[in-house]
Amino acid sequence: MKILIVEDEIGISNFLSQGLQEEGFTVDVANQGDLGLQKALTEKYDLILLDWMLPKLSGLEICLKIREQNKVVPILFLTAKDTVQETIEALQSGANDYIKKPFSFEELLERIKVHFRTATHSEVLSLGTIKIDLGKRKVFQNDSEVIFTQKEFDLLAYLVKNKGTICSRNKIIEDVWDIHFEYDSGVIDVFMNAIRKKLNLTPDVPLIKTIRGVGYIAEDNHE
Amino acid sequence: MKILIVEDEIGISNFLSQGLQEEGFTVDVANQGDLGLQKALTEKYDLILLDWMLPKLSGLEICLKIREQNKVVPILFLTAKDTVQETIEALQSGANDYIKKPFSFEELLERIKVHFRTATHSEVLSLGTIKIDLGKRKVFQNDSEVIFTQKEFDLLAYLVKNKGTICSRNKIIEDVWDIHFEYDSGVIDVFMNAIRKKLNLTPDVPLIKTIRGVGYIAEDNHE
DNA sequence: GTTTTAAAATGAAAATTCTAATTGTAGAAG
DNA sequence: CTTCTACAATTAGAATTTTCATTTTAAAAC
Repeated sequence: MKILIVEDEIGISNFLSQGLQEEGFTVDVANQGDLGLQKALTEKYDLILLDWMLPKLSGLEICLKIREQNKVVPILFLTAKDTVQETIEALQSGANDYIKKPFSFEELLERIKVHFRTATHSEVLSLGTIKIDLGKRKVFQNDSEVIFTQKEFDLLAYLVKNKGTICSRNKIIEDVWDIHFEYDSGVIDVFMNAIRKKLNLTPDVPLIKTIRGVGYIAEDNHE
Repeated sequence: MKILIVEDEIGISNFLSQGLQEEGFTVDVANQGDLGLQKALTEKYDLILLDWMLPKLSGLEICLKIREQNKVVPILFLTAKDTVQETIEALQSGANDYIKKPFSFEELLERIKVHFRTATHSEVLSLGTIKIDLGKRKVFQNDSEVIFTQKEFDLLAYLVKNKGTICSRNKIIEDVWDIHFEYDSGVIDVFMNAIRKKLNLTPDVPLIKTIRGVGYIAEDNHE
């Protein structure tokens, strides 16, 4: 993961650079706006941290120029506090996010990680002949797509991510529905029914088994 | 945060104990089942890690006895690999989760943290005269409740959590809707409309302002 | 100041998700 | 082996969420 920092205050850029490197990122620093723009356009980065106040070429201008070139790299602005108008301009110019100075390193790191969680989603899981594309959120059976709704997809993906381990109703409600208190309704059953129907899973094709009194489990081959 | 480990193998319990302490938890260890049960019933823990195979009193029996006493403390089982039947019994006996041996410490820690994220949710936010109870997921205005649906609540809570900072449409779609690709539809507008209606927010009561071309912002007093 | 344009607010219909009632089934108890 | 009981499957209907078309509003261009 490669990050570009465009920041003229050496103290700050050193601090950020060091901290991010310790977290395992590859870091590149530009202490001047024009230099930063050049790097942004020629090299490939996974994220750009852009200071708002830069001597030669302002962060806003850099951001606009990058977007003109149709670059989609995520840009995160570092802006001075209380400049509401500026942050508006920043976001309008195509920035993905902004963080107010002064910020803690922890805060920044959290924001950065969120942006990466996003990108890392493209994985394809499988269950028997079924393929589940987490990035595109699509399900395929024998290479033809089966249309799933949001929640149906979430539930199926969850079971297959935990292939081979039993998923209790409690865990499912917590992890898929994000409900963190005692809760009991037929939702899970209803969606399970829908999923099995769409995938033609009869008891003879037990890719998703019911564990009576507990929950469900997804398994490739019956044991 | 206080964790009880019930595990007869000293090597494992030491390893876990030390690791968890380094993570900032208070840890108590019982090397025998009966001792573990006694501690579980007399002391107050935030989580119990229970080994399945214990010499005197098995983990299953301990779990059942704890639940008999109506204790609701989360119980996480450590079970040997491939004992499907056992994990079923465990979950049926009232365990909240289980993890297969051998497991990495990271894995265990992740699971533990999930259980705690749950409990730490009870916070009350405010925006002007509006109160938002994150734990109960309820909204109050002048001490009388205003009924919100799931998504309405999520969106309002998100804006208020970020009170004072602009939330771009992109960020909202990512963080509230969990959609991590380019997406554009009127959903946000529709929900914003619903929220403002329910809270009688007219342009004269600008607790939630529209930032044209960018998104929205929640603010206590207009500046 | 008027016109033009683009974005936001609104309303209504379509789709999804959830609730709740009914039917079916596996395991326990007799 | 039969009956009973509790849980799961299924279904239909209600509520929520989303899409889409229309109206309104704000900012930009003239």
